[in-house]
Amino acid sequence: MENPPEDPPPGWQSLPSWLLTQTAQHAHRLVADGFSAVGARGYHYRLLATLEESGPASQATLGRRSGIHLSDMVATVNDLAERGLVERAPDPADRRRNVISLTAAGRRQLRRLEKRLAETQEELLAPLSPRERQRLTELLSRLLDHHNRHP
Amino acid sequence: MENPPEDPPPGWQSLPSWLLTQTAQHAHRLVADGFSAVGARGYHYRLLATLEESGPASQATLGRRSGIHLSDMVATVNDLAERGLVERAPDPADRRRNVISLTAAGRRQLRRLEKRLAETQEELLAPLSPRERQRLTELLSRLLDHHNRHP
DNA sequence: CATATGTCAGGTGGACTGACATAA
DNA sequence: CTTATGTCAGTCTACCTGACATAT
Repeated sequence: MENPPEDPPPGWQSLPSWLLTQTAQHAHRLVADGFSAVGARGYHYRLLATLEESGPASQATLGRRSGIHLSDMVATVNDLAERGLVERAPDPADRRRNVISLTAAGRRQLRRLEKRLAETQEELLAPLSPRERQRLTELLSRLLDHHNRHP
Repeated sequence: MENPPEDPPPGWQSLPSWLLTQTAQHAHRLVADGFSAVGARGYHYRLLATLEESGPASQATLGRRSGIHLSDMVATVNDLAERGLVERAPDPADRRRNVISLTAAGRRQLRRLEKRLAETQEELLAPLSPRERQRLTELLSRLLDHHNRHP
């Protein structure tokens, strides 16, 4: 009984990598829709949140903290600065650097984005019970942790 | 005791939507690396697999079955046809249609891609036990199902 | 007429690469 | 001389929009 009925090949639709990327695509769409309703994109939120979380810093430092590439940081800071959500000031101690800081308007926008984001989590996880949500979160955290550690 | 110590906001790094999209990004990178080692991309695999699974069909039908957009189907079929992995023949019964079918070389390429893909699943799920992998798969399936049904 | 099919041009968001000037 | 920073231009995959000619 070691070769039972013959395991049929899984079919790409049920592979974990497929389930993961497809579900993530739904998640991404939901998040992006929520953000765009307030005129923002993912990078905008990540930068604002990073700024509030760990304070003003140079673009390079913020890039490291938020996981946004240096080259994309430029455009992101431009976007937010144009709308007065963030301030770009030269660093007197190091003339290469810009010190980016959050404005009051930026903080207000961040509150709006957080609200949207919270609603999105609900929508995303709707079919799961609290217990299941917690299990999913735990499993994903373990996976993410592993792959961030082993590059 | 209704407002206990004050739940601090979760922090974007631990939101399910973040965990999901980030993990999916790792998965996507692993899959893409595996495919590109054989000179293919995601669309190539999906089209080849769909063709084997449900036989020759028009581009529109294949697009519906594989989830590849009509506009992207054109380029995908071009790519695969140039390398002789797929054949494009006019449909005598409906002169608008091309009937796409898998060649022997295409089937061989599909076998290679499936092999890569299987290795990738292992790499992706490395830190999880068989039991945990099954639970993750089940939770993701439920989520995907729900969001595919409620568009 | 309306619909279905294939094609092409283009845009998006997010991640990334390479080059470069400037400053430390 | 080497490194760090900011900027700019451009690539890539997957997804999507719109236009259009042709055929049903």
